[in-house]
Amino acid sequence: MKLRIAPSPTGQLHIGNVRTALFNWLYARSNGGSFLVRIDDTDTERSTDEFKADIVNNLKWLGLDWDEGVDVGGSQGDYKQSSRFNRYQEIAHEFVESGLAYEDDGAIRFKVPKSQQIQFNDYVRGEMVFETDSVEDFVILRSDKSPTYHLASTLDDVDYGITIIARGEDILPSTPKHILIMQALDANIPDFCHLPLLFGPDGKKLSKRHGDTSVQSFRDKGILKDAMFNYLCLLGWSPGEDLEKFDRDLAIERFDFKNVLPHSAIFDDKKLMWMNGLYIREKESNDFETESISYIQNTLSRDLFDDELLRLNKILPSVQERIESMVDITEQVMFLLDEPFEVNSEEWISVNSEEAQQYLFELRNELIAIEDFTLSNIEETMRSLLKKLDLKPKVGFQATRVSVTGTKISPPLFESIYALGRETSIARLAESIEKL
RNA sequence: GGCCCCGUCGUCCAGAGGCCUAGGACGCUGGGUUUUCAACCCAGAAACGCCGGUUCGAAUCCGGUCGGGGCUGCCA
Repeated sequence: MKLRIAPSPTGQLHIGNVRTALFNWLYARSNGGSFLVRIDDTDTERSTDEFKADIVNNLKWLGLDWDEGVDVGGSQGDYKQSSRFNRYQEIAHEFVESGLAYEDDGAIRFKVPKSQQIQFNDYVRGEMVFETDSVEDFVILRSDKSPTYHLASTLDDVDYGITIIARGEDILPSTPKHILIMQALDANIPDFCHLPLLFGPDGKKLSKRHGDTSVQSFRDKGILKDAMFNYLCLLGWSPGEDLEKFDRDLAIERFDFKNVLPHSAIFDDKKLMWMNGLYIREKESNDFETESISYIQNTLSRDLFDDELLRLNKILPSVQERIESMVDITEQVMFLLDEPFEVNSEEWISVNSEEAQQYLFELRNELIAIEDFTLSNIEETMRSLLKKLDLKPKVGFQATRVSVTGTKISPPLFESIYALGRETSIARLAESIEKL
């Protein structure tokens, strides 16, 4: 059993392609089959090495691996169609010689027989029947001698010994053409599986007009690979038992093309985000810290200093509980990085008051006086000061929050102060005192 | 237009003739917790497109209809 995917390097790997790749991979891994990745670059105008690299890179990022093909090698050369033009031309001319195809305006067209039926079994759609009368003669070799998709892809599948072709439903109407070519080649006809498409929120095939749907863009947005993997599985398939969160092994164990739903699914990035949050929260705190630092450095375009790392180390556990995406980290911890600090003046006005001023003033003195600047001492101090002045938590705490973190929205207050350290906290309080 | 595919809450998924006064999840609304934002907990609104048929019985089978989508290129 051998499956494949054949992306075209005419753009970045997008979410629809990678879902097809994922299902192929799952089926192969689940049935002991092998998985091949080839590059369909007959469109030499639009194909680039950068896109090819993006595809390979992002497939790997998701955790998909393949046994044969581009990047890993195998017995069939470099697995790029651009390297096989001779082979396609040879076959096209053989077809002409045997009367199966004919020249037309410099191109070569495959002659579709009349009044025949093409039948095949599709794993998700069942028995399919097409009338050849509804299929036009189609070009297999362009006038510039380059092959079209129909010839190149079909010949590759035959030459590489693919036994199951699972691809997007958009090529279901082309399948009769491919079977005709296979018959002309006297090849074994593989099994077919036409997977439903992924749609945008408007219910149309996912494409550029839905914004950037590349896998890379989701990585850039801070989506974790396990969350992406898990979410993608859920689009058109389910492991049963209303199970939504599961790992690779479970997916491999239960996956089958036969229970992939036949209808298209709309890609919902809200649910992806929610699931991403789940995966962030379940990360080992060390892994989370490492990954966070890399995202922060990326956003800041600089390395972090040692004392910044120390401060981060104290706040990250709280941050891990409240973000949905890794890129949200930077703004959460910005107040304790060595970056320009500024209090949001509008928010300051909304929390400032005479009572708040009094609280801030006394808090500053008490923080100076604390013997051990520990989390519990900070909390203890702040709470008892609240009692002493007979203030509501909201009055004292929110003013402190804005003063120290610059905004009303921040990680937990005591942790924030603890992470920021005594000196800076006191300095920031001083700044706010008597500030209109 | 022609050929083809598809049709359960707004969205994703469960449901393979009686377990369905249709279940789970995201999102949404309300509540709880709470020093903010989240997270977390509880509750709620929300769907079998429609019409026929088969059957004692249909979300599940059949036909039609309507609706959505794909293809219709010397793109893939």
